Amino acid sequence: MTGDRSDLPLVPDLNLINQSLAIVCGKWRLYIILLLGKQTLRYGKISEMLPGVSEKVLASELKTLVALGVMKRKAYAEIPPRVEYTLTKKGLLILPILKQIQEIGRIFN
Amino acid sequence: MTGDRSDLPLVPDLNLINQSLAIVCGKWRLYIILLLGKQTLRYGKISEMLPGVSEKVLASELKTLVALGVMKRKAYAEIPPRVEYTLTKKGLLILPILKQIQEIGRIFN
DNA sequence: TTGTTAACTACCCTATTTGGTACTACTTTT
DNA sequence: AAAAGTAGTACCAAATAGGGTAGTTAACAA
Repeated sequence: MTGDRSDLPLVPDLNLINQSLAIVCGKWRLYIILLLGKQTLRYGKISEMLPGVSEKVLASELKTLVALGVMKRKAYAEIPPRVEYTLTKKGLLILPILKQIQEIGRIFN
Repeated sequence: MTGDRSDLPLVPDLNLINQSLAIVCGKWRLYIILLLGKQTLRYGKISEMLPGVSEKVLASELKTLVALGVMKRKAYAEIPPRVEYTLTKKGLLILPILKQIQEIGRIFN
């Protein structure tokens, strides 16, 4: 869902909506965000809770979500490695909004 | 964003959220819905207002949105053809929810 | 007869997203 | 000396999304 569309007739606030969707759209985004909404989790645990994601995809999604500021990564200097992922304050604010997004689904049921 | 994930640990209401996103995610979906939110439009007019979409993609997006029940298609038996697209009642209900979705974008600004 | 017009479809191609899996690094355990 | 344990990365492949454009149709105008 990429590409430059900045020259389109301006529909007010379209950019904000697109930013929102850029955060939650993606096959696994929602799952990851919702899982972390309940607790801090280690990489391996997330992987376990989402049978079906490949390691490669999970790692890259986590990296993206951290870059977006949705979650933070805390690595402990241990062997074997231990890394914990937690929603940021901003990330936590997404949760109630997801409730609103549900409404669209409800309409079309 | 497809693929079977029905065997995942149940996060309540995940399915509804996914249904919602299935409606609004996509490079042009939002534009089309917002444009039709203001007025009924003919195919050619939508195409004109969205420089950048290919006919192929626009046609297929419209078809999908009609199938989803977001908008309806009215074809007149004329030559050359005339076809009008209008949001359904359900489709109209999406608009206020988009306002909520904006909030996520606002958080990450 | 030829050209126009509008809303597509058919066909093919590129780009982006997602998936699979072997490999790495470094300690502790066997 | 070999194996286990964790969080990845590298590299390649498959699937899905999106793009480009010629062709189709039927009536009417020139």
